[in-house]
Amino acid sequence: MNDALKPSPEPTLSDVAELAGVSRAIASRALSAQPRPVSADKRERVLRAAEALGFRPNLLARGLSSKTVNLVAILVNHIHDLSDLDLFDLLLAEIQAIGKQVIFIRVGAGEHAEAFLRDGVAYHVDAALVFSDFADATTVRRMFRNNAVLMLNGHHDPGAPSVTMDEDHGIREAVADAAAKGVRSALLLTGRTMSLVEQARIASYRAALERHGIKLLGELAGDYSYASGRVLAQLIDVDATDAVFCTSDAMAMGVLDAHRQHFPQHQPKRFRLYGFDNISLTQFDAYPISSIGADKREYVAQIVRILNQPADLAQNSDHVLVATRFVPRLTG
Amino acid sequence: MNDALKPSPEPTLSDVAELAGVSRAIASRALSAQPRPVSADKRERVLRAAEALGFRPNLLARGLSSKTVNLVAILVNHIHDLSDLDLFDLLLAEIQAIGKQVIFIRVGAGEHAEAFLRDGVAYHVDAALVFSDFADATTVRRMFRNNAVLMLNGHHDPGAPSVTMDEDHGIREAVADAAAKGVRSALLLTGRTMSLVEQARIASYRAALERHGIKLLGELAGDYSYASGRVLAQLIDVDATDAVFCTSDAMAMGVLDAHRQHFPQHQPKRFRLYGFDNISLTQFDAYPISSIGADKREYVAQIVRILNQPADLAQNSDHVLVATRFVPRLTG
DNA sequence: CTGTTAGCGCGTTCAA
DNA sequence: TTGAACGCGCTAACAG
Repeated sequence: MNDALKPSPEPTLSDVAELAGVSRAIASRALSAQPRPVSADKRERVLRAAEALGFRPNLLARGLSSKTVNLVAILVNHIHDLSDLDLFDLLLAEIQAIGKQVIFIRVGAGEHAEAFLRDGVAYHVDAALVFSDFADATTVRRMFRNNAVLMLNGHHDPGAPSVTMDEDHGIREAVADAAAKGVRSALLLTGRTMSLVEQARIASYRAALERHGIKLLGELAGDYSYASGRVLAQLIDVDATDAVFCTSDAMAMGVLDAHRQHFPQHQPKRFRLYGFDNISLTQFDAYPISSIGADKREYVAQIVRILNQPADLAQNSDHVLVATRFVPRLTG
Repeated sequence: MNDALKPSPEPTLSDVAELAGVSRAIASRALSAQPRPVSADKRERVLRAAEALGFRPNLLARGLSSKTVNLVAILVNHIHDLSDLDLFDLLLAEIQAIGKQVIFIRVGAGEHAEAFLRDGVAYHVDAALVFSDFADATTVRRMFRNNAVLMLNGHHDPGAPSVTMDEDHGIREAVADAAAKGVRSALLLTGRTMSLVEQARIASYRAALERHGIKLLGELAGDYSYASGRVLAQLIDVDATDAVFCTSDAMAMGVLDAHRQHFPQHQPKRFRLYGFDNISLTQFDAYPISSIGADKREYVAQIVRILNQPADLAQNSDHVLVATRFVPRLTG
């Protein structure tokens, strides 16, 4: 193709300025969101020229000088948990609502995050939302710019703000409810026990059960998945167990399917079953599982609030807690 | 804070070059992924200096001159469909595997995508994967750089390549299976009928049913959701209907829950039920729904293959089809 | 193989 | 209010 025939596909600020008959600086100011000194006349000409050319500012270039790109990274282990569906759609919408865009980074289960970020744009985003628990806050902050990390994985760190679900609150409610209904013995099905979040969850269950004099028959380690709940369900002694607490709804779904015969619709159930996360699936008829969860809207609102603060995130080392509640359904 | 005390937080290529005692160009080449002429000696010094400084290239700056940012945008309406969970985790992993990162853009249901992209980085990504069906290919290509659009929403356009599920194939298999089992009459539960994909799906069902002499009792318009399946299920005349085809698994789940009594475990069912998408949930005991779906790995592989071609996407106006298959389960 | 130079597109001084 | 000039961090083109 002849170079002379190839139109510059992306009009730049210079093109706009030229068409408007002003200097680039004037064009820049006229197009700026902030109020800048430009005569009304020229501003009008610039805006029309930009419109005519279909000009769209290159925000990568803008970021180079302004040091802010309106880009946020979200670090996750993966996105195949059912609970992710409820969260990320909302989170995405809200972040976009404040004029930022989202780079999604999937770190993977065992691998090191650094490998994925190697030569990655993500190093220079405005902020990183860390859901992945692959590393402690110090490591994460070294990977990103120091002041740009928001920890959402249950890790605390004096250097970075965090928003954490106060899971203990909901767990206490659930266990109290069970105790009130006569539960005297319980089994706990757990997820990946390396996770700090999971460890805290387990500790909460232990404490709450002890507080109510409920005997903890054992702790079975799963991986949050339906399949693991299904497998571990075989180990439940239905006659001796008053309640089964699972640290994910998916595991509870597996348990429920393995013991359908013990959950008749209109009779007392053989044992009580509790999930965790309150995913929207538990509203389906087939899985009416009592659960524990936070108000996702409030959780996301807290994240966005911190994100929206113009000051460096580091200035704000809030450790925000979002309350969780017990949500009773048929199985509980 | 005293500016003099504030250490430059991000070491630049200049810092690396200075420490290594070479020019910036040398440092740039030594750090480049592609093989560039640099003496082994200096390359070593540069790498060590970069390591010592914790240097990470600013890819926004790199993109400014190299015209490629290794950034891909994914445009979706939203991500709360169950089928999204299976797809996007895999897609994300594979795109990252070829060294690109992903900007996720949620367009929303009715709103205009342009509003979300206004002043967004996404205009300047290397490629846009369009799952959202908010607009035709021409509009999308005008929004992004002309040659950088991959249509995945069922829209075809001579100017942009596409990867589309050959849904007709799986639908023919499913209907043939139903016919072989004696189905003579059927009902169709549809999703958002404005969608091109959905229109094609409906046309396939009509054709296949007619081909086998199965009477189409009616088409009921839902919105892909469990709730809509639940509601529409009330309209099913169980005595007159041999089979219910749904254009999403979630709707089929709703139908199943509404008619549990007609699906006994070990007896002939009152009517046959078919979903669509073959989401992983249909592997759960409670929703053993026969479905239609493509091999997600192949689908994603095709997308990544096109993405990975160094030439402009426009050079490639392939319209790739990925086959779907009928997946029989209990209800079908 | 090396270093210098000139941009990439934009914001922001600083004089005028 | 304006515009020339500089810098953001990096790569590419061009001499050496």
